[in-house]
Amino acid sequence: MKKVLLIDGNNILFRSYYATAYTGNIMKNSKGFPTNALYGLINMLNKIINEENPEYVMIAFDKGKTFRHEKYADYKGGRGETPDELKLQFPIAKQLVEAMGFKYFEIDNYEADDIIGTFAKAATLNDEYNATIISSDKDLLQLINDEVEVKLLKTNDAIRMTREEFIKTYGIEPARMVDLKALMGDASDNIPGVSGVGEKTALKLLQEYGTLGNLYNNIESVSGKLKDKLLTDRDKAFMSYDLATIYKDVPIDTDFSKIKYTGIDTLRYIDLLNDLEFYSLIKKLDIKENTIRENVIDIDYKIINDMDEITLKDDFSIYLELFGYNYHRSEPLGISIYNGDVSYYIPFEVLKKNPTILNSSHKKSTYDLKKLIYVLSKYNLTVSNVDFDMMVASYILNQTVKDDISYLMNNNGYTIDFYEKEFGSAAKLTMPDIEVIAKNACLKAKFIYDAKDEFIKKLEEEKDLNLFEKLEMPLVEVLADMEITGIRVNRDYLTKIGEELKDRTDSISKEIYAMSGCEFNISSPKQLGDVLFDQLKIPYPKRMKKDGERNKYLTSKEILDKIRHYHPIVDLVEEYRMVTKLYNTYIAGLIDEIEEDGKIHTCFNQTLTRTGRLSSSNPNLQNIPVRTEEGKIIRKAFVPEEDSILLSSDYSQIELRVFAHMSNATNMIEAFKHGFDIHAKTASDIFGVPIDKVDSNMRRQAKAVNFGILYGISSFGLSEDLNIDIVSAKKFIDNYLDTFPSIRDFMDEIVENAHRDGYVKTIMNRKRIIDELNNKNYMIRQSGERMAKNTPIQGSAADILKKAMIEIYQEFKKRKLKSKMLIQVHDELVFNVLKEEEEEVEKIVVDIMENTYKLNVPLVVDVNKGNDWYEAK
DNA sequence: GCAATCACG
DNA sequence: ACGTACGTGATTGCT
Repeated sequence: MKKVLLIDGNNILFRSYYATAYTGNIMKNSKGFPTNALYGLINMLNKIINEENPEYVMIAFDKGKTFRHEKYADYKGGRGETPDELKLQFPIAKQLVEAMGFKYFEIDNYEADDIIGTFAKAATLNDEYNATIISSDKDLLQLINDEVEVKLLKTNDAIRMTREEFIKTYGIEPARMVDLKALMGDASDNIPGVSGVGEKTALKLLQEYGTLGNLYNNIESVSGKLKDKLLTDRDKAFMSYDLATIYKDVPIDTDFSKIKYTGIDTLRYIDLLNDLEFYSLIKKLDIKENTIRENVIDIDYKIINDMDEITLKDDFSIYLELFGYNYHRSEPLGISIYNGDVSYYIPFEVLKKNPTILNSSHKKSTYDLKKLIYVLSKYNLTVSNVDFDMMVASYILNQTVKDDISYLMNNNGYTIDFYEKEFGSAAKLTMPDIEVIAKNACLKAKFIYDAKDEFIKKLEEEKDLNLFEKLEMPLVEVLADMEITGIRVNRDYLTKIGEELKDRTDSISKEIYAMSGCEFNISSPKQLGDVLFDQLKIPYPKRMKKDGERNKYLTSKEILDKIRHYHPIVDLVEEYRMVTKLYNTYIAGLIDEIEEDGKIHTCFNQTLTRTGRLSSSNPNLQNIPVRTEEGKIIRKAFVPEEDSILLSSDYSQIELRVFAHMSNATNMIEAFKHGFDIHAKTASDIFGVPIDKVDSNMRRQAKAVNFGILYGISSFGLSEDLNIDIVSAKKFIDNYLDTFPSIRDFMDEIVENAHRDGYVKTIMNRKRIIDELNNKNYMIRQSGERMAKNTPIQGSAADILKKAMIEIYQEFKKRKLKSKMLIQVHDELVFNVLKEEEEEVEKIVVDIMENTYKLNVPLVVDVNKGNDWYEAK
């Protein structure tokens, strides 16, 4: 017996679309083409193939208005128009299923159901074949018989409906499904049925009379009102019967040999996936070796064994290939270069013997210059005259930048394996053949070289060339230097603190187990929630999460704080959380990252955040504890070099100052100019009291509003923060905005411009495109407006600190100072300062930070110094 | 691989 | 009626 799959293509596309579309945030590729339904379709088809392993597959789609509409104008009348974002995906879906090796059918004036019905009938009549229908549409159940089953798709799984199963569930033959609908109707297709008859009554009638026809033939034996109802709607019932009947004689060739599943057409499939930008799916494919494509960008390259083989006359691009994902720890394999004419792959061993090319006078371009500088530095090598980093350029042009250049290439006309495909996942790296490495590396160099001009042109068009050349490019070298320098860490101190924390963890755990009467994993929010709220019966202070969610209870600090007075266990849990957090993240985590030189070398990510800030990882040195004393002691582990101290310089209120400047808020500007306590001054203004009558509570509230303003305040957010009701919070905000009308105007204008332009920008013309502003979902649009309000502030502050960093770095260099910039934490810089340079460095740092960018308020910098980061804070 | 939690500005 | 302040990264538990 051969199995035929009959797949309801329409149904799967609709389901996939609505499965994610309700958020209003529909998945699209970078060209704005919606792709969510297609992604669901592919996953569903792959799943079906895995589960069913079919030999014959047919996929059916609707086409045109059906004959049912002619009979009954209101057929499917209750349904809204298919959204454009779904309609667009249908043609691609058909290309996709073909590329995946399936035959599909669409016949004018017939629905997918009818095509499936026709094939199901053919399978019924043919002894050699059995059919399995795949859909979530229960209408198709009427096609079930001994040769035809339906795999009924549910949200997470599927039910296999055979004839036996159907009868067990409904108590009637599958074919009587039609009679059932004739009586009860179907709201979703706007089939009327008999009014007043629902599923229960209809099933009872059919169990008694068998069919619709037989029921009406014996209508006299039905009693009472039901009989009247049936008689009144007799015509409707029979029309409904017609509408609900799936047509089984669509003029179509049902020769099963013609729907044999042929397997995937790899090249065509990959092309489609590339257009859709479904890279994760491409990565999963097993690409056969002999899939040769036409029109691929190819390259002639040469693997170099001796640097004397190279003579370069022109500017060139350079790409460094590593073996591994973390450039701080991975081995270099070699570099590729391309100059518009020839391309070379130079194994790193060869380069090391004669690296002069790296410091030639030629202008060079690359992708991820910081990586290049860092890796070379490990071999005491340098590179100079690099004026173009494509990774930085694409970041400024609002691309989502990946470490792997292949993503960018595949979006720009190239076809190249992703790093993960070429070298394997981080878990199991494999070394490809040198020819493969060389060729791909040379293609990467070619791409950088060839696309450079276009990137520069785009930067010019966006008026971002200055941001690129004067800010982000010079910053690369600064950050590279900070990463290379690293910060000294006292490992013994961390180990000592770690042991204390471990002991505390053990004793806290014991106490918690004793109190709760059972041993459980305190780190599991699920288990903790059960213990606190079910076992110990502590009342849950918030609305419960909906059923079906993974966790019934939230156990965040916010919740725990509200219930601490119910049971002493709560304080212990909070202490447990704090202690394990400190140990896991800041003791064990940091010790793991100490390199052989006794230092931590974090990675500063320059092309990641949407606002222009940096981020730090492996480890993150931008979130070392400071707010609590118990956490802050971690900072004692960060220490200076010999004969040095640590110096920390941080901007006072930089974001509020930037905000005062941009919004031209007079009161705020004056307050900053006079050096007032800004939150106290704000309190004085909004409460209408003299500044010396502002108490700590008024100041606290004013501070919360000031911060709220930076984030795109909402009354709910403020009420949560201040623990007041939403109405008071709203009054608060209104009063604030009435007191400072220019702030309201400024906020309104930002949002208005953002809606008009689709982006917002910082003082240095860094742009952030905010797609959320066009979203159909109100919440997402609101969130877009908050981004619009916050990004110019956060981003401008980031611009200013970046500019200061560059100038400080260059000034140190100019004066041949040995002191070094080590860390940046958004508004703070940390330096290792030689004792004999202390005075000079402090002056340079403060002077540059305060004066690098002229706002209409002063920028103020505070300096702290000490023998570790704890003292210098 | 994602959700929950918590560390920072 | 909805569900809610901006930007990050690391760890753990669980599917």
